[in-house]
Amino acid sequence: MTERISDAEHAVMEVLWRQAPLGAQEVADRIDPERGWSIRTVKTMLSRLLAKGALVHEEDGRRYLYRPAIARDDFVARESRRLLDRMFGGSVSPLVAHLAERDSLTDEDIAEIEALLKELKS
Amino acid sequence: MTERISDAEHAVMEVLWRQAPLGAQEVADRIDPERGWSIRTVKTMLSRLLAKGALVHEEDGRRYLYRPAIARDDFVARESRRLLDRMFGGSVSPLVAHLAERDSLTDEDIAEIEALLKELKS
DNA sequence: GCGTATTGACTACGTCTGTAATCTTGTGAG
DNA sequence: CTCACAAGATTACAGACGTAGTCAATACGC
Repeated sequence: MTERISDAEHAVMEVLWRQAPLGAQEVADRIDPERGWSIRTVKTMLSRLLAKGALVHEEDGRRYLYRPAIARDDFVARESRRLLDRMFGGSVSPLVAHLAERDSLTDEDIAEIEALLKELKS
Repeated sequence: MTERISDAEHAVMEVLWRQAPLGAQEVADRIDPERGWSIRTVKTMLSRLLAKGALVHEEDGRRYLYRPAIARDDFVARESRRLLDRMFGGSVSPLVAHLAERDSLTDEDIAEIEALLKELKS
């Protein structure tokens, strides 16, 4: 659970966060074809994620069905915090300031964030 | 320049973004002691960063002085975008929404972000 | 002048990652 | 009953990463 999930592993997690449980072949079918992974690669990822405790599996006849053992939200929270700590001294507003400066904030973003903040204060 | 900068390498970059140019020993002296790095380790990082084009060096007698070849802002922008793309479909407001939900937003953050947004709209 | 400490260059080595290939065993088609 | 195929288990292997150690040259203290 505390182990880091690598980039390639993350791709597998995303599939299972969208739909679970799934068998290995089904996961492979749902991986972005742009990655060009063989089923072997997907199986390796599944084993490693099992070993890391990020997945659990149940038997289903001669195969396994896999499902996430950690919530996507927790994963996202950990990764976000990591970035904040490493780049912005841990607080959020410098991140927003940075994005604003770099024109990464669309008008839509701005409107949505304002709405969010208003919500928060009420 | 397009090469990824690893965690350990990043620690060296931060030192040089704060002050440059510096010799290897000076960099080592400024690395957070909590890392417990030997001067050898720092030198390895400097070589790798040179090879990656993230640093340049100039001769200074029998040693080198190192300085960043990439701007911290560009690095931060790349890493931020990476997170946004991987976790939030590339747009900013879901990130802020997520942080808000997870209580990662302090009152101070909220105030600062509001000020930023006001600035942006004017 | 001579030994010592320092510098950069090169080498090392275990772990993690990405990307599979091979082995073993069970099962379903005929 | 037999045999090829599919599932999981095990093994492979190169490159990146973290963390140094060793080597050759050289400048400085004495």
